[in-house]
Amino acid sequence: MNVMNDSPRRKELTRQAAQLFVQEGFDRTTVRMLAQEMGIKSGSLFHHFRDKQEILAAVIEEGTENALGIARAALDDCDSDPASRLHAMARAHLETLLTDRNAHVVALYEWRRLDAPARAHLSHLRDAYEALWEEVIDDALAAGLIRGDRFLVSRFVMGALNWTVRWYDPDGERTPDELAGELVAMLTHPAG
Amino acid sequence: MNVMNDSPRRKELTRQAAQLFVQEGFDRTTVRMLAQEMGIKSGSLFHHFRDKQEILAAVIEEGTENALGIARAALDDCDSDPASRLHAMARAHLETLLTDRNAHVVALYEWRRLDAPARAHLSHLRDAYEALWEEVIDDALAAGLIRGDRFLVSRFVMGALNWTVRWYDPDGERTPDELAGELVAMLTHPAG
DNA sequence: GATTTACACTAGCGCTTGCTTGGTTGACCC
DNA sequence: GGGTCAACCAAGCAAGCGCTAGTGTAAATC
Repeated sequence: MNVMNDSPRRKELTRQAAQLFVQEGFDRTTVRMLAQEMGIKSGSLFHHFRDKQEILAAVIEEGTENALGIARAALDDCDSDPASRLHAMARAHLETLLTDRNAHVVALYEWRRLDAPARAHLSHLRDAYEALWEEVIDDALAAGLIRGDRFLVSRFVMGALNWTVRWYDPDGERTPDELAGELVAMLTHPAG
Repeated sequence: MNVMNDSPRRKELTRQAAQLFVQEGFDRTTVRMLAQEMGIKSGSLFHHFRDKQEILAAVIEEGTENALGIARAALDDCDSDPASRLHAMARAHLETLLTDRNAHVVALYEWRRLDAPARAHLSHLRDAYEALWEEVIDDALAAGLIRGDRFLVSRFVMGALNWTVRWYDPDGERTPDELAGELVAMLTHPAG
């Protein structure tokens, strides 16, 4: 029972678990389904993870870390004006759906299935991601690029973006960059 | 086995089921939990519903019908200019969280758990609700009140609003009317 | 007064669930 | 060449699952 290692094998199993969690939902995914997807027997699964909950925690941890990493890189790479930063964050969010869709979707929609200890541990990661957003939105508000209440605007924007997992097809015609542009255009006002 | 009646008793049971589905999720809610919440034994439950699936369908049907009714009434009661209609729709959406939160939340987040026949039957209701939104957004676009792609704007707005179930407290300080105002202010542009 | 209906009960069947146990395999190591 | 170790397997346990069968009963209907 390798409780808390991050062997490459475990990473790969986590990736496959994410896929099933998205397809079926966490509760409907049985350990036997997971094992079959991984090409092992159900008992062997518990050599890598303490229990089913820990698999979910591993998936969500990876999804959130990935999103955080992409967002930070995007902010580092873009111009420092509020409009560019807003665009960069939106694009980064959509790009996570491209590079690691499954884990990100699980992080969004199966959060409630985490038990209390796992939730406590992972909420720091999540807070860090949301903090990035609030900072960018604060700057945009201060620059008069968008208008409204700080709290509400960030909630509305996060909602619009998180909802994209229900309809956005990353292999479709619109690139994350284009889509981010549309969102920013909708939000911002021409005469700052 | 009253397969398709809508007795007051069944209505009340449906309401209680919605509460549990929100708290625990559909898959984690057992028929025994449902029965206990309803004050009966688990076997008696199947006098009112054919199976567990039918309980979910009943909850979602009621939630969507409620949202549709409130939205239609709001459109009938408001001024006919695009801004008023947009505001009315947003307010109506938030008011459903006030009058029938549980059923509405279940309709949003447990849709995938419906089996194929139930989904086919209920998707008409859902389409009717979304059609109202698209009509209102079309008018707002035509009037130059908001800008952007028709498809994308409606998805973004629906996302922002549907996300409210995760943070909005209808008993809190902000009324649905105020919140709808903030959303419209964020979206619309002063000089049409 | 007899029959039907609506609603509830008890008891449990057949199956699946997450997880455990005890043991095997093959690669690597001093 | 004995020891270690991660990785896996076969078998199955205890609990819980959705659901059914058969029965009781009070009120409504004939």
